[in-house]
Amino acid sequence: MKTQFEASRDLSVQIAEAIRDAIVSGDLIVDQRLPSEAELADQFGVSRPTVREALKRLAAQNLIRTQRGASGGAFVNRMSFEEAQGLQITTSTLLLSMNHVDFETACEARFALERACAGLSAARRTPDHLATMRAEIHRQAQPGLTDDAFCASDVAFHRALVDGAGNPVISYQLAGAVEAIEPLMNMVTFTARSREAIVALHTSIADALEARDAGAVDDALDRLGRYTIGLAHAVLAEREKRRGKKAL
Amino acid sequence: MKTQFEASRDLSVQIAEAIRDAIVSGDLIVDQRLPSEAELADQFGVSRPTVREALKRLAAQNLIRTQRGASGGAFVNRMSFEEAQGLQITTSTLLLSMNHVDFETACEARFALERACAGLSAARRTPDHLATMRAEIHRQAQPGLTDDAFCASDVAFHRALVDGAGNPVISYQLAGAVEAIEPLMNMVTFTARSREAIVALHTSIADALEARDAGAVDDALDRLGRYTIGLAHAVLAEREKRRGKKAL
DNA sequence: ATACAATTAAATGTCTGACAAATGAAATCT
DNA sequence: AGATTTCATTTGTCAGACATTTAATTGTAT
Repeated sequence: MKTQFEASRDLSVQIAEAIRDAIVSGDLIVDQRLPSEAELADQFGVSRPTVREALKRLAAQNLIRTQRGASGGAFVNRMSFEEAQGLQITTSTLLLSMNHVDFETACEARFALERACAGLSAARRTPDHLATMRAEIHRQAQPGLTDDAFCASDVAFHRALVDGAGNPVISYQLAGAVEAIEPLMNMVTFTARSREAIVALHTSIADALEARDAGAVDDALDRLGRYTIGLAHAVLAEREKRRGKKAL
Repeated sequence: MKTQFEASRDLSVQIAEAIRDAIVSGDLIVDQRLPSEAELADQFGVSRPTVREALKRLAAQNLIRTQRGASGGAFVNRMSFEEAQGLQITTSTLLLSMNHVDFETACEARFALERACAGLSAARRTPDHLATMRAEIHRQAQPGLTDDAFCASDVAFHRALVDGAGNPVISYQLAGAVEAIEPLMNMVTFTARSREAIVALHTSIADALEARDAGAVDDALDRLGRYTIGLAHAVLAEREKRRGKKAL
């Protein structure tokens, strides 16, 4: 049966959507093999390049994977949490960088969401999570660290905190919020004193988590959030002042 | 200059990554036009179909848009919050459905994250947000509503709550958590009594939000979360019991 | 000179046909 | 029986062509 298409949109888009719908609706199940490109071209009444463009669209969303050779083809991909997180992080990063989201908004979002899992993380964190956090704190306290490395370690610390909630859905959802802020934070230079303050707050968080004291975790996160935003404000104000001087 | 490629991965993947990196790094800025497909094919030393497959991959991620005709071409897309939300929601929905994430985990994540913006929403919600929530509550109280429509209204209610926080990053991040759970909730049939309870809790939330009482919002959300999970448990247990009977 | 219509050029969208490369399975040889 | 070769299938890539869309250009009439 040849399906009737509207002429409005591109064929490859329509075909991609048709296949995507089949996957979402469960018509095509995980690991099931799609018809070969030639067969699909036949079924949809288009040429193979058009089918291929549709398949590439789906592959870009990790909906299918392809394999060459005999008994190869396109297979419905089980979307793993890792893959979904990867997609989410790149999307979030681009979204923030392209829309000039200010540091305060992103930071507020990040800490609000992280506080959401303070209680769960206090209840469920394993020694593993604690160890990761302590290790990152230790790294952050080292003097020779570049700002980039400091931010990366900060992200690792917060991811351990989030993962401590033991809920993969939360980890997945927050990965974007936690990671996407890193490029923004990289614009801030951390003085020795501000690093010290952050390390102290991180230690408070780890301590509270170790004691399974949800309230203390929440409190420390709140303080860290406000401190970070204040820090960014100060840095920006300083930069502004210098620019003013330079203009004179 | 012809770039040297590793032979390991597909050319279209490598080209897509090269262009994506150029966008992420700011080498290509928003609304900038990419070279034409023929030029790109020349630059990368591949054929036009290969370039096209690469571009389709980027288009699938909303990184570029294409326009036909003279002075057309591929343009770097400003990723809007709406588009990013759309991507996030489809990814989240698929992730949950493909990994058999149980209702309790998804529900826990949803309510934990929503409670994260209770305080902000109490402080910043506009009359508009309140009106939306009241309207949805009113709809939910109507007797003839299908379960699907009830769930959809539930989603709309919670999105208004989240949007009330007035932070686009939070709205974007939580869209996935709020929307992706709808298909899972659609598996639950809501009795008249459970609907009544949910409507009552929604009313509590709206009232607390109107009074700008963050604590009351948090409390009501907590109760709603626990009630919803309990409801799902009861429904599943009932279903299990019936299946046992049927087997006899 | 201006408003409107026809032409043109450039770009993406699509098709056809072909070959290359990978890969699993069957056939063949030792 | 085991190793090797051949083969068929499928995706990856290429080349060239035509169709379609769209903006700019040109031409024409008022």
